[in-house]
Amino acid sequence: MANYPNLRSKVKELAQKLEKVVKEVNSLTTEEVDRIAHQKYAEEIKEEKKEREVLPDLPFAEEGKVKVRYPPEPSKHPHVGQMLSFCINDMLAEKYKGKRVLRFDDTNPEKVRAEYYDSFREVIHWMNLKIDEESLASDYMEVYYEKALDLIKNNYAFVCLCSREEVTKLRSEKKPCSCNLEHSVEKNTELFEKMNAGNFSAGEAVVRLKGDMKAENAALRDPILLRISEHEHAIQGDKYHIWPMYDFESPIMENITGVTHILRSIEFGKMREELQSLVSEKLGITPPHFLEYSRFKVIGAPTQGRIIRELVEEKIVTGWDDYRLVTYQALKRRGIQPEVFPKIIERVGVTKSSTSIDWSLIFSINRKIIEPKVKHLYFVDNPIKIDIINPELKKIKIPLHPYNKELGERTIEINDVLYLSGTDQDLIKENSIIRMKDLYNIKIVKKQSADTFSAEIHSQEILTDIPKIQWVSDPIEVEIEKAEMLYLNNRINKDSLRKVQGYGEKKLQELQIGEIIQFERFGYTKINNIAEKVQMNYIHG
RNA sequence: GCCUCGAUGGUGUAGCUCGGCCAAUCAUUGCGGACUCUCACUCCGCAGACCCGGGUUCAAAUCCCGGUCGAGGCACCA
Repeated sequence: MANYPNLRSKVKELAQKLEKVVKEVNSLTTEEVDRIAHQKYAEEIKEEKKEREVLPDLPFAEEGKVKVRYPPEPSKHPHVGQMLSFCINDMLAEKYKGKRVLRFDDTNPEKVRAEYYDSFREVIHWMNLKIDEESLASDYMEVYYEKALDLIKNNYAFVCLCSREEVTKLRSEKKPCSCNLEHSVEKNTELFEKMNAGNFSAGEAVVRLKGDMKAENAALRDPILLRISEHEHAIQGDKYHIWPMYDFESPIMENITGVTHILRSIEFGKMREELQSLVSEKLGITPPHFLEYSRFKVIGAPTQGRIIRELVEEKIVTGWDDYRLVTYQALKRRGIQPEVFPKIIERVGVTKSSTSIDWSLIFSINRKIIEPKVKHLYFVDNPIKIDIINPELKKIKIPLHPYNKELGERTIEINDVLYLSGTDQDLIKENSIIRMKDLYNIKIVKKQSADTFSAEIHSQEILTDIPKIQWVSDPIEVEIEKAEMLYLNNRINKDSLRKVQGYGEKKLQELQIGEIIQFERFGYTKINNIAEKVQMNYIHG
């Protein structure tokens, strides 16, 4: 109807005709309909099957000419929000066959720390994202000074000597300060040189843009461009006193590196975008195109760097790599695969409405990635001891994966004691017959104590109607650290990190540290240490 | 408080630009079934949603008005 607007006036007539046709079609069988549809409309059906586009179209984007950026501030370890953000940028660059620049926004010497630079380089490498070039914003200090001086000389900027309180007050009153009104270009130039020479201390002088004190957008009311910081910088040392603000540094860096599109989450806001565009304008450079999307949250986990840092400092979590966190270190250590992240983006999309990612989505994607390639072994927690009264001492071989034969098999020594899982205790009752998976059937004879039973080998063949459970013979001790959601109902879940003790197969000792395996009917786990005891962590079910 | 965005099943999304193809997509979750000597993987099926109130229209998830709720911003942080 939308395609044929001239028919709109004849709706009623059409409705009658349509009804007739519908009756005819309904009288056909499904097979007939399918057949006819495929004959007549093969083209259309094909078209409809096209994939939905998860990535937005970039404004003014030309294939091969797009350049995006990963702009971390090296003041903390990367977390899932930044990882997904890097991913979006990488995917969009891929879509337009463009380039990516890694740019460290390290212009706040108070926050920047050397160790975090490598942390970001590492995460990008780990995620297999491409980088065409790398730059440090703090390497361009002379450029900011030069540009600031240009602005001052063009009377677009001034040096302000007001106190922080005064600045705030006049901003809210929408009134310019006397520094703006009274300082001549010469005076501003002189003051700037003094700032540069170290004649002012922090808080005494700032460079401000002559914006618009009456602007609705408060960010435009004579914004501060540069300020003094006496902190030593992690990379640049104590060479500089004046440091640019983000809104000044960013447009300049984007211009220098030739970034065409900025994709970032909404916390930067429209106000910033307007301000940065204004700064660009005064500088005589063209601003890039902006596109924003919502922040990503993970249900039950803190996603703000600041909060994570607090939790680490207050020792509520064990560190940045605590399994309950969604930092790079934690996700990697837990066993989440790098391929998961683009798939998350494909699933949740790039939208402006607030996006909460459920752990179950992460687990589901991860499980599908690891399942075909990880070994399957048996593990029993809270073991129950079974004494076999008519033992068959032998060695048996069991495949390490139900369908991936390349993983080979393991050999298990069977003797007169088996261990079963405490979670299966309901099945272990006198006279019940249970299948030991891949081994034989046992019949429980007698309960000796709470966790010890005697049993006899009942038969060898697979019986259909009895439970089939995992077991361990010739055991090795295993300890598994298991993380649950750190936040439950907005409260810290104190019991969210537990240890599970049990027995595993000797085969574990031959495996690699870091290897992921599936303990059947228990979950996926990762090996962290092998000694007398095997230490592992639970990834997900 | 001010400003900007947003609101579709338990969760996340598609559809909204240009009203009819939407008794609403896909995924996750839950339940059932097939396969399997696992509660994994794979496959099949079922369950479950258009924030509220008005208006425009033959027809509203879609357009208009008014609410409500949520997110983000309002630094000499990025």
